[in-house]
Amino acid sequence: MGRSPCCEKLGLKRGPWSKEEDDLLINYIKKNGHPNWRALPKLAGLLRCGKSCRLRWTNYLRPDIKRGNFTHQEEDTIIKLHQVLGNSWSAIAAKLPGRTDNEIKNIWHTRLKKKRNESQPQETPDIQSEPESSNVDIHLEEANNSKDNNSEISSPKINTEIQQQPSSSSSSEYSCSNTTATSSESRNQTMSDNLLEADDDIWSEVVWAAVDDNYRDLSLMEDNYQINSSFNDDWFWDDLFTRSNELMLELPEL
DNA sequence: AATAGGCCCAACCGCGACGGT
DNA sequence: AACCGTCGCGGTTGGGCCTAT
Repeated sequence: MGRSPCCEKLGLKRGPWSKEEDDLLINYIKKNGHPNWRALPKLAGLLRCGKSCRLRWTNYLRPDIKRGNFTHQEEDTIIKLHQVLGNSWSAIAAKLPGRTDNEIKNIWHTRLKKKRNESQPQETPDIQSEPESSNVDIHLEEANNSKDNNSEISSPKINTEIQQQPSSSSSSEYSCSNTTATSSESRNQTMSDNLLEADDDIWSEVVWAAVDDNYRDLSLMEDNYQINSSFNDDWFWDDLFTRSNELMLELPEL
């Protein structure tokens, strides 16, 4: 038994917004901001739930939203970011000023997923699908999206499962692939196969550069240090993603 | 002209995270 | 520590529009 929908209360309106409702919401937020979405509709004179107001504002009414079709450049950027970040739409949106996560999610499901699959036939399975074999299993759990992290790509938390140890410090010497997470982990992202597929583009370079850096660091450790165990440690992957995200943030706007 | 099917996108749902008490 | 309220996120839905037949 799930919780009841937030708008189920009698008298609260649902569905498409009217021009009058939009105006009420815009005017109220312009004057007062939105310190409390829950209380906002009542104060603004709207017969909506706070959640509905927040969605309408963040996905449609916000003044910094860029309307109109996505450019080819934007589409390519989304595809590349998706290879790295998976379904973290908010993180992808953070790299595309003026675009909302909802918009990006929509365009991904309607156009880009198909486009991506057409350009990489059979070679790059859908991010949700199970690969054939793996040397390193990476489970990207819930991205660490935090409230104070609006403009940055968050660091996903990672669990790892090592099956083969790399034989040298070169990234080409070790391979990794992903496995599908369990059913309760529908939001998990996997990336390694896709990164390998995208080996020639800048995004994979960014991540593999971070892998190399981490691996170099590890190589300098004591002789008897077991590299395998460090791959199994969360800190290794956390640091890897911190580094890759930092590098991405340093790139010029695409 | 009618209609079936696909596409598109705004909006809703449910869950987890987080902060306050 | 436990509970509660709020927020933000990703997944999903529903209806309007477009296109092919």
